[in-house]
Amino acid sequence: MKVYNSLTKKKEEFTPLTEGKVKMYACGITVSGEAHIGHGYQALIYDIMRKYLQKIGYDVTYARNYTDVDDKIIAKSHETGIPADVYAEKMIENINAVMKDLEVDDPDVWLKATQNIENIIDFVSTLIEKGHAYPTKNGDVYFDVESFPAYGQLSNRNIEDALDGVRVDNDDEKKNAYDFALWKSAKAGEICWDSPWGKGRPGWHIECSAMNRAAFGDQIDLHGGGRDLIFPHHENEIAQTEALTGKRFVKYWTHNGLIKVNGQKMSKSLGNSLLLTDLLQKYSNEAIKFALLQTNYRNDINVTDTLFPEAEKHLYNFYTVLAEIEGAGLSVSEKDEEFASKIDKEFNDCMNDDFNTALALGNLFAYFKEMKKYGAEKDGKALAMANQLRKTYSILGILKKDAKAYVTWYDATHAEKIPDEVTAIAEERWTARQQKDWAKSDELRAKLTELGYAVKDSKEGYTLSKL
RNA sequence: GGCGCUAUAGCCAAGUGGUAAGGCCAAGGUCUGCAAAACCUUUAUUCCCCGGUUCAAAUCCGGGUGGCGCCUCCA
Repeated sequence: MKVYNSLTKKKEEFTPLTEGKVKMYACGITVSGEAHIGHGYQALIYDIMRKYLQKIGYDVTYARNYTDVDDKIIAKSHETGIPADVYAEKMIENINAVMKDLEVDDPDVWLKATQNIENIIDFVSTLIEKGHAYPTKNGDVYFDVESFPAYGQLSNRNIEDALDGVRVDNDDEKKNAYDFALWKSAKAGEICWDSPWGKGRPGWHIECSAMNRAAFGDQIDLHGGGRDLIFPHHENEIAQTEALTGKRFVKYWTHNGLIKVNGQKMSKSLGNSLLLTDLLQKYSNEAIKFALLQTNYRNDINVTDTLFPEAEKHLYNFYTVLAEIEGAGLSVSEKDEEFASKIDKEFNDCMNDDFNTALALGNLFAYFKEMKKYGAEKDGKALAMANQLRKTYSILGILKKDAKAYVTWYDATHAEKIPDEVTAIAEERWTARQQKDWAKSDELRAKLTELGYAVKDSKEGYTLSKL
């Protein structure tokens, strides 16, 4: 099993710190708004990593956090008049529900910043004791970047570079511009907790360090998050934890690519997010997942108009085949099962190379072609393959639906509402066809085309669809 | 300006030394009165450009160019 490590910028053989056990953590969502497709993508990727590692025999503990207190949440609270903690809790429920609709599973451990205040305060206190952090008169606490010479190892920045782009905020008491807040003093009316430095709340970066430590101890195997978190978030996590423990914090750093819309990243500041709730109204959850997994998790995905509809169409074709084969009353022999097990082996070959879901999905087309052929021959291999495909690919969150139900759903949602006028012409044309009046038939078809409808004939009748 | 990622057919995309998966689109064929669907077949002598290493490079190295991301909040 090879995993690309963002820290070394190489694919490395995956060997966990403790044999057979994997501790993994993925940075979750700051709950200041609804979940967008990028959040869904990230949750999906790490859910798949977890499931695959389990599949190949690891005892995996997967933790994920919700950042439920930050500037944006406080701003929303002021905007809406809803207390910050209530607002955050509502958003969490909201997001959990959407993820459930997407059918991405929960981690083993959910962590929340507000439930780890004690851990965070302890962490910060120890950093101060060890000379890696300092409080200011205002009641803020900053990490002293200069005290941690390894700073910049993940993002390949050195302190001078870091300084280069840093925004200068003169009104605080930071020793250096690139020092970052571990604890922020509360302004009047803001949600806050008591601390040795006065009332305040944790900075963003420290929660992940503190919660990780609380959940797993000093070291973990795999840490994930969006690529946009490399700097400063993950860089700061490393600084905090390693300054405290003196040990290598994370063995494998992984970062998923970002979802772009019209070539641009979705971001809070641009307000161009594709919300999961909206997408799930238009597409099946499997179509969304299929579309996202067609690209390696490390690459960005540019969402185009055809991305999801194409994926939906693929699934429709797949489920149509599955429905036929599963309804054909075939029996599966041991030999058939043995034959179909190649699917699972080939899947593992793909996934063992840094979770190559794109390749695994690509294989699907050949399998379905083969299955169709066996299905036509009433060969038990067809059903064996169907069973194996469902089992194997459930890790990617696809092929989990009842085939007939999906096909029915697809047909229903893609059925056009045909105006009576159009139906009348089509009926007239059908009569002409019965009488083999091809000239009239073609004439009427031209008329239908003009009205924007395509007609397809079969022996039993015709179907109309919008052009 | 610094750092990182990336560049593969009309489009999406896999592929880290052995001679270009897969999908969409398109074309041809079978079928059909003709179409559509379905099925079969075809579609990159070539992987942004220029050098280099090698028996061999899309893949490694050096240098360019373009796109994107991060250096504010961000998955």
